[in-house]
Amino acid sequence: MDIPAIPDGRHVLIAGPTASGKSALALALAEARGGVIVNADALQVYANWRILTARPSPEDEARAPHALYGHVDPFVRYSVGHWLRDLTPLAAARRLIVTGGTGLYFRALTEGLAGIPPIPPKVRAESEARFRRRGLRAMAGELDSRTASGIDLANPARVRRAWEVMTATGRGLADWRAETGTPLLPVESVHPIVARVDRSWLNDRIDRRFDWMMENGALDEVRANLDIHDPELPSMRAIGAAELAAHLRGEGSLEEAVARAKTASRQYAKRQRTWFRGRMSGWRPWTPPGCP
RNA sequence: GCCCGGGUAGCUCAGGGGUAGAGCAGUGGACUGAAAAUCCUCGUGUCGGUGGUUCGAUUCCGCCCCCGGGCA
Repeated sequence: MDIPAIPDGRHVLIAGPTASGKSALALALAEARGGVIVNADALQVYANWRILTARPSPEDEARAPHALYGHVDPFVRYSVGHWLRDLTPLAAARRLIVTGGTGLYFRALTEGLAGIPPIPPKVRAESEARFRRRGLRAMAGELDSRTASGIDLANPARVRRAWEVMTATGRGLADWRAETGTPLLPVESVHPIVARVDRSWLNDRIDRRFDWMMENGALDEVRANLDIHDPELPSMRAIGAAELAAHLRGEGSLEEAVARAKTASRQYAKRQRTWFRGRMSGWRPWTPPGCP
């Protein structure tokens, strides 16, 4: 593979949709130019998934230093904040090759994250109950106008988050965001790369990669996680987990489960493309080998 | 061969004399602590073919073709 020239000492950011081959680029860069490969994928952080999330193999990890892969217990409700805090000390020591597909993580890294304290579990539970009893509109109505005009009021995840911040801290989400500090790695200070891929080329790779996962123990991995009954846990959102678990519980054939997981992956890749197109247009485009 | 039931959007199907609509899939988009999440937008397709009835047929009638099931 052609290894892009990168300015000495600069951190490298590699964003790309799932299955685009960005990990191979990261590995090649790390071997040729040095640096730690740092995960920027929300699901690859969990210890219980390796095959299903296409985490780097032990062989890959032996070729170059890796960080923030599989370091989180599946019962932990990990989030961008945790990730940014985990990454921060690494940036001082050596060149980072931050690689992944979670747009939000890259945004927090390059644009900063508001310093909102963690929401107590009690408030989360309250928000859950209120959402069920009174509904979305009622909760949206309780937000301060500045916050309300800045978020998607049709989106329960957004409204509930804003409500939780308001309830837990007594301040509106918009206020907190207005005070967002300087980012750890502004885009201008790094070498940002974004994978640009042909849609059908990627869809085909997604299918083949899932088949590969099935041949390499994905089902066993899901079976080993069946006792984690909480589908609300972020770690349980790995694509394929719910689908394969349903089959293991006797709901539907394996074929159906695989087909649904592949579809979910394609939909995920589409969302990633939208994010990258819209917010990483200034990043250096990279076309994976073999991609038209 | 006969009898029933079907043939409508990529798929599953609803509808019905004034040229058609849902779910899924797909598209485009949003997204500062669930982000592999969450949410918003977008529906013309010889209504199997062909003749007929009618001002008008995808809708009714005849014939033909195809797919199920049943009887021979």
